[in-house]
Amino acid sequence: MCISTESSACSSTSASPNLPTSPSSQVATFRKCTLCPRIAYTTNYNLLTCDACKMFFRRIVILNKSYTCKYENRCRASGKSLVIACKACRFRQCTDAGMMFRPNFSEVQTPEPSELEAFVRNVVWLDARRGKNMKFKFTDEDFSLSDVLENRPMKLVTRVCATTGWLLKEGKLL
Amino acid sequence: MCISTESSACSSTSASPNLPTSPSSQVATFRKCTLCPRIAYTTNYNLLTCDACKMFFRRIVILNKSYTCKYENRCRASGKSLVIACKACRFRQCTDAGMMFRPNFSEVQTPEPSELEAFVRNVVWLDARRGKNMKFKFTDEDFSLSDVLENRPMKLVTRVCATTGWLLKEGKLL
DNA sequence: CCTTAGAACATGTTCTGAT
DNA sequence: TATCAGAACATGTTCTAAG
Ligand SMILES: [Zn+2]
Ligand SMILES: [Zn+2]
Ligand SMILES: [Zn+2]
Ligand SMILES: [Zn+2]
Repeated sequence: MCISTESSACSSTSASPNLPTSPSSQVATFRKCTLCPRIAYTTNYNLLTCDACKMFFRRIVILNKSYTCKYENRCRASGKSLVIACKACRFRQCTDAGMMFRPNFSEVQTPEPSELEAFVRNVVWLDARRGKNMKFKFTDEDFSLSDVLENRPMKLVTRVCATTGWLLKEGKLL
Repeated sequence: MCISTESSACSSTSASPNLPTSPSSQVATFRKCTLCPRIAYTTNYNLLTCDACKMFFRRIVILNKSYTCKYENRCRASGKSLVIACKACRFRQCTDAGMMFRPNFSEVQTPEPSELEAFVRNVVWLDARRGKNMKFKFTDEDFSLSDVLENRPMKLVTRVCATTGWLLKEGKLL
């Protein structure tokens, strides 16, 4: 087998599912993800992991989500699944293994669900008002959404890509 | 085994990866997807398929995409992958098996890449103009984006959900 | 009730840019 | 050049609602 938890060099061409293949041609070197059977190309958030595990961990942190295990907090990858189905246990596996990620804007505390809803409503309302006012009256009032969008929490969908200036979809909601 | 291409009743609880499990408790009935090893619960686009194959097919049609096989148009599902990695061959497998889907708005011909770009630029420009004008002058001019968004091709990202009125993400780009 | 198209949500893979 | 966070893209799963 070509998998190694250590730094021993292994080879692979480019099997789409990032699973190890038989060493046919010497191309890229890799090791095994600390958390699942997939290939790990680099260290992610302080732990050698595959990209799937990286993104799973990242999204939960960014979106500031939390899950509760329905069982005994001992869920395992079952059947043909490569990872733990229970999000709570899968995430705990990440942190237990040493993954860590503290976004800059982490001081932004968790908005309550009601706050999030309020935020969305605010945007919708502001946009609606802008639409009305710009048709019927002249005003200097600032109708831009910057006030609301300013220091918005990462969990919201409406983030603007720093490079492209386009809206991102990671934050859901769209 | 509990898989059957016919209508014989099988059972499953709720294994996350839609793969058949051993018949433990009699709950739901299912058959095998015509195109892959997954479970098929219903007919989709005229063929008994799983939801993954359904969405794969749907998206290509909706987005009006086309792919070309880099090999001999004989690609197969390899290794641990459940489906054909080559999109061209996987899609052809769908149509060959009888899947069919002709959206209402199909008369909307394929916009050239340049047209697509132009569309995006139009929206951006219109939005920018609206932002400026509503600050400095009074006008009856319609600054809504409806003109542009009107009969827009499905392949564009900016579709509005008929029910929620929110932007959808299926169309990519956003 | 069924069936199933489509939306919504979740996850996985690849690309890009900064360092 | 190598690393890796983050964006962008692609795919898979679940939910909703119309008929
Ligand atoms: Zn992993
Ligand atoms: Zn658990
Ligand atoms: Zn299938
Ligand atoms: Zn092919």
